Amino acid sequence: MLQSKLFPGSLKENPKDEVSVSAKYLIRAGFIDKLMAGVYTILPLGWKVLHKIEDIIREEMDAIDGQEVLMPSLSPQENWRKTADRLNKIDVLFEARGANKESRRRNDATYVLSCTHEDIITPLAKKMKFSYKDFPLALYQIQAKFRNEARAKSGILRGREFRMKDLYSFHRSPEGLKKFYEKSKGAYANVFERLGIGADTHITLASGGDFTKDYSHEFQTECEAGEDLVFKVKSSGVCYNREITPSQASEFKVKEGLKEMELVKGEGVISVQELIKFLKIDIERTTKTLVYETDQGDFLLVAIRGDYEINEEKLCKVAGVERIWLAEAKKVKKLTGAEVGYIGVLNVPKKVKLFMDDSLRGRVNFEAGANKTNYHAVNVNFGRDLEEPKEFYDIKTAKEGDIFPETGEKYEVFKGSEVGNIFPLNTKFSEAFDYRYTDKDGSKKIVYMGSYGIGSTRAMGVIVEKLHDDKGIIWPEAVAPFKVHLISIGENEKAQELYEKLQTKGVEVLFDDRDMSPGGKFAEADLIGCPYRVVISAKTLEKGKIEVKKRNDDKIEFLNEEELLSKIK
RNA sequence: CGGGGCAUAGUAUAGUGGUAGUACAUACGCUUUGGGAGCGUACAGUCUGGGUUCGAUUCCCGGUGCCCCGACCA
Repeated sequence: MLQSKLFPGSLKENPKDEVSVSAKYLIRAGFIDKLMAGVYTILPLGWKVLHKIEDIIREEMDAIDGQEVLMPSLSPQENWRKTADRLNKIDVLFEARGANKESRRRNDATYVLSCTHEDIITPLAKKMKFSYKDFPLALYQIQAKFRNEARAKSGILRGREFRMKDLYSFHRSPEGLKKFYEKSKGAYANVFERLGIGADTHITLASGGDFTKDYSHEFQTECEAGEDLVFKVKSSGVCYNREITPSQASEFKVKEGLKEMELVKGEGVISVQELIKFLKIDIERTTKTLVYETDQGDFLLVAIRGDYEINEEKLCKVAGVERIWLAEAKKVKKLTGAEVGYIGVLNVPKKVKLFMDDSLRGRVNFEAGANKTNYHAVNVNFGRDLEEPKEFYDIKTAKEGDIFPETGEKYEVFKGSEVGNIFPLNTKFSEAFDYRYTDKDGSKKIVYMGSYGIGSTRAMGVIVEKLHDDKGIIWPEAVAPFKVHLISIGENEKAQELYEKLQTKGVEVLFDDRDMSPGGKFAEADLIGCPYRVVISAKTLEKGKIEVKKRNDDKIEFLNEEELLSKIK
């Protein structure tokens, strides 16, 4: 490729609105262009890289017997109603319909812009594969996905439209699913290894979300621009996504005798932050108490140390319910006799179920709401002022400094960007679409499914986040837009000749044939980040050699043409 | 969803109730060629709807969009 012909060709100003390194470099170097928040055009350089990333993904999916298909982005609402009304439950779902009167006059249907394809592929498979001989079956596609993210940010790390590989597997039994699921982990590890981010990508246990009660597995690449917090158990290497990290609170121990409990009037003092200023105590002494209502019609009184937040998903599990929500102020008052803000673990009404987080364990002289409006109790102690519960629960959102309960070691915490995610769907979607196969003995049996995603555009961003220096991107060879960036300084035929020779050999070359100062060419080559920089100038011609430098190495070599051609294949 | 900021040329920005300036980019010419070259010439701009006003890019109100922080995020 002649750089003089490359679109867009010249550099953009540094986009100062962008915060993430990947967005800055990719935009400035002309790999992507922003249309609007979370929506990007992939330009020729970027498309070359994305192709390579996706081809690597294809090879690895093919290796586990995936067959590539391409499903539509537009889909009928009907499919999304069948699966437990995902049409109304998925809060990032987009719809598409005629944009104007005339268009709607012709066809007034409303479609879904797919954010994932379980709801499309399950009926597709059901239509065609229903004998036990047909399984296992794995289908995948690489395609644009649409998600109405509350906040798109960090360039292509989190977009509203993005490309993703999604594979769906179908099995006769849980064992079959399990076997394939484990195989997919290996395929994913290969993908990230080949993309050059393998060492920093950790398989991480995460919530199955709506999909499944089991854990799902995320592939989290350690990276500052990442949006997830990952907790790693050092001794075993096991990683947890923050949302499900089992956590034991960091200890808060003070050596002091039990003090007299007293009620302190603090009108309008409600939040923990106000409370610690008002009472002049450590935040760890405070107690946050909330009342939840459950789908079973129960009320839960939930207490946690002031420096923690409640994790509602954990709470659901502990309480054995599907759904909870904060009870309305009116109901709270009726139940506890106190306004929201003054409820607490003292004088708990009989009707509520009490759940105390383990962060409350072992504290002395702590603060707690008194279930009396405008009053807070201080120097509260278990055993004297209230009964110590038989059991403390883990219902908090983990935070830095927390301890892995099983071994007592402190977690290593890092930010991660989720480049892949795999889900054991089990029978969620096959039940919804009544997808059964006929077994050997003629009986009908339910199909087991898994789904497996890799965000290819996000992966491209993450590669840049990991592999760059202050001058620009350092692409791994496997995904670099070109292997060689050939630069001619001054006009010379030799460069043109070498360009043609390399091309004939099948080496991908970006040839900077522009009339520009050497400094400018070098700076741009560093920014674009091809693995090899080859320079031909009056200086090298004099020596009868060709200058070669690797992007990730400061060493400059002078080779003759033969040496060069055998070095770069 | 809450809080904050912004919208002027292709890009980045300055400024003004009456005539909008600079840099980069682009085009042309001359010079220049090992770490973002120089000189000259040319081209090119006030997000949108309404209001106030003789007159609005500027002031006021709405809309749209963008950025940041937080919440959320299968």
